[in-house]
Amino acid sequence: MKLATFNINGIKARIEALPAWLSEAKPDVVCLQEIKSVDEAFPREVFEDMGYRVETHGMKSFNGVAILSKLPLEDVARGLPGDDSDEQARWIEATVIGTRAVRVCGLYLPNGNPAPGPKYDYKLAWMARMEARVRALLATEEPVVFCGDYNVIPQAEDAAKPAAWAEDALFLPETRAAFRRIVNLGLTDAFRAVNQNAGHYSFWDYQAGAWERNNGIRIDHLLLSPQCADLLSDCRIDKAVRGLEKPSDHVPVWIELDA
DNA sequence: ATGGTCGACACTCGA
Repeated sequence: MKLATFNINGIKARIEALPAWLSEAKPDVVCLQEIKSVDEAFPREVFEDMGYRVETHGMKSFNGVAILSKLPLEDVARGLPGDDSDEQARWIEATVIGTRAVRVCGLYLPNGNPAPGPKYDYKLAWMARMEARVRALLATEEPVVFCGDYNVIPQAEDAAKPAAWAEDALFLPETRAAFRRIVNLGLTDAFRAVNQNAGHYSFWDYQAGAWERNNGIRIDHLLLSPQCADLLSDCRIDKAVRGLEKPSDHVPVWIELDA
């Protein structure tokens, strides 16, 4: 099973680039972030015609997540538990039925800037809710993937210029500590399990020639439960996608599972 | 040090 995460920064803007990447990379499952679309406006037929089931959890203008899958999906759930007043569309779950059943959680973690402030408070509260959801799913002792745009730079080696991010919500010590609390529940960072080298990024800002200077950060992650990590055979970042026509500011990251 | 780019939408906000 090839499973990818991809922050597309708007489905309408990526209506050519996303199908092109799907045709080339042929993932079985893709978690999308920042679809920036309500469910009714998502162009599901484009992907259904390519053999994908389509499950969306969108909202007007901002955020929004989705799962595309060539494999059957069961028990689709929308929204991160823990705050009924939270109306932001940032979490979707489904069980993918391959040779093994894998619970897949697609997430778009809040950016949190400017920090400090209410947006940063929301980020930290959201991460606490995610920690609770991870605990609950780990208790099932089934293969689970938590993938998406975490808006977290885990370590200095995950940024070309870490000093530039010192005051940023993506790299503040409190952000990284909250991320570690989640990982330390027993999750495996799939990319780091396969590649321990610095200098691998998943996001390059549109501004200031960040791509041309390779001024990137690694913020798109696939975290695996122990039972899922046992199935991991590969993890790669499709860096070249950033250099194609009309790219997102993020690139796809994918894993191969024996499932 | 500063300003720089996109996407969605309707003018400015979010990233």
